[in-house]
Amino acid sequence: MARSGYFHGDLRRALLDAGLEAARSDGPEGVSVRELARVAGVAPSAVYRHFEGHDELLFELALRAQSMVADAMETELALVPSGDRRAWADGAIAATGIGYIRFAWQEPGLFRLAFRTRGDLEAAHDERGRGACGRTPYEQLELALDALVEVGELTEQERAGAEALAWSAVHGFAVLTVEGPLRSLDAQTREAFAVRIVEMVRLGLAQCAGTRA
Amino acid sequence: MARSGYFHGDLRRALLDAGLEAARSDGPEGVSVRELARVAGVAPSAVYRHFEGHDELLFELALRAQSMVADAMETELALVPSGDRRAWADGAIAATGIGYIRFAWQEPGLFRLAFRTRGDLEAAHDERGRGACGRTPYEQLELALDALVEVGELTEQERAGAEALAWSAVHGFAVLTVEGPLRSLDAQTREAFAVRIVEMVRLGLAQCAGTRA
DNA sequence: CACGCGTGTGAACGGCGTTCACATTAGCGC
DNA sequence: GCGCTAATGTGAACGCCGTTCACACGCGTG
Repeated sequence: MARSGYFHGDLRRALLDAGLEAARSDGPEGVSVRELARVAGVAPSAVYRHFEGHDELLFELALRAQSMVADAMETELALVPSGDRRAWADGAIAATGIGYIRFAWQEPGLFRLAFRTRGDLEAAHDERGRGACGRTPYEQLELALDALVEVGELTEQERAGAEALAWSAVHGFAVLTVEGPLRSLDAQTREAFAVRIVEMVRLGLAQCAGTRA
Repeated sequence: MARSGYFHGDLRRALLDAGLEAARSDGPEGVSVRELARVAGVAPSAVYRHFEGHDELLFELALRAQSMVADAMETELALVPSGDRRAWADGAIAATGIGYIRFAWQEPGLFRLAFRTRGDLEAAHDERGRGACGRTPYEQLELALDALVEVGELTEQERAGAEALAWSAVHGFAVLTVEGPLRSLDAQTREAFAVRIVEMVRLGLAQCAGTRA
């Protein structure tokens, strides 16, 4: 299956690799069918043997990027001490949030690829968005919410709202700092704000439970 | 200045109007130089007599859309009873947030145009993004923060963080419901979540002050 | 060995943003 | 009123893009 002059060998993988590399430096806008073909040393039309078109190509790349996000979250998650389950849940929410945000800072191009608006955000629920940790970014947060439900801190009915709350704050902050007006914040301030964001989420979740009691 | 066969009369305005209309139905992706020229009944090259290029055209349109957001926020803001200044501040934060989110729901195309990633989000601070109410969307929120500072609920140092907090949650929720995984939420649930978002923001702001005391 | 099917090619189509030489005309000084 | 200038619109062209299609190649199977 080696490169035999005419056949490439593993063009699909080569294209995906080139795509991630392009997105890493230039964001999703930098991913074009023709450019990837050029990098892979192949005619543009060859791309269509492996992908339906530009949209599917970007979708597939977004899945890969999302799995990287999930793994970044996993890294933070692993640092949470696993003694008390209730305390772990709080720590896990903060950790997944921080992991998400940090990934956005470290790999803005890939982050924008992963959570590119208009279609790819829903890919976050796609099976194929799982990382090496075996979970999608969303499932990483759900892990923490599961713990809260388990401990009785949250009811099943409140889960959906709690999830929306957490994602909104974290994703919003990530977006604003990566490509928004908060882009020019220095690293230290940014970190401090990020901590406050996840603390706000914790308060918000507690309040979800509070309105019930 | 009427249409005289050769000259258009007010091409710039016609192009902006066509652009807003295109964005309203198809989002910012639907705004192309050639398409707007077509609608205005003019050659594509004529557009360049009035705009530097596609980017500036979209930027200018984003400013218009943002001024509409500011006015939508103003509408909600006007409903806040102006008795106690402290209570007003709380109400104002919720109102501006809700106004922002509601605009996103009512005009998803224009919302995406206004806060399109990669460049336009910073236009939110541009003078020309002011609406009929005389303020930009950001300044609408700042109005509420001003009140909090005035009442002594927030220090000047805490303001930047407080603003980031509020925008992150509100913008994040708007994005997720307009073009994200929360898109399919029914109107009632959406409203309930929106209320919880702004309540979370209120808690977050209170906590900003709380860490100081 | 032959054949089929998966894979890559090359040329082409229409659309895009953009440029440039050129045509038209409004407004202004005389 | 006349002619000049600067502003505005034209048309053709360039190079990019995504996409399609008839065709060429060669690996694996029968």
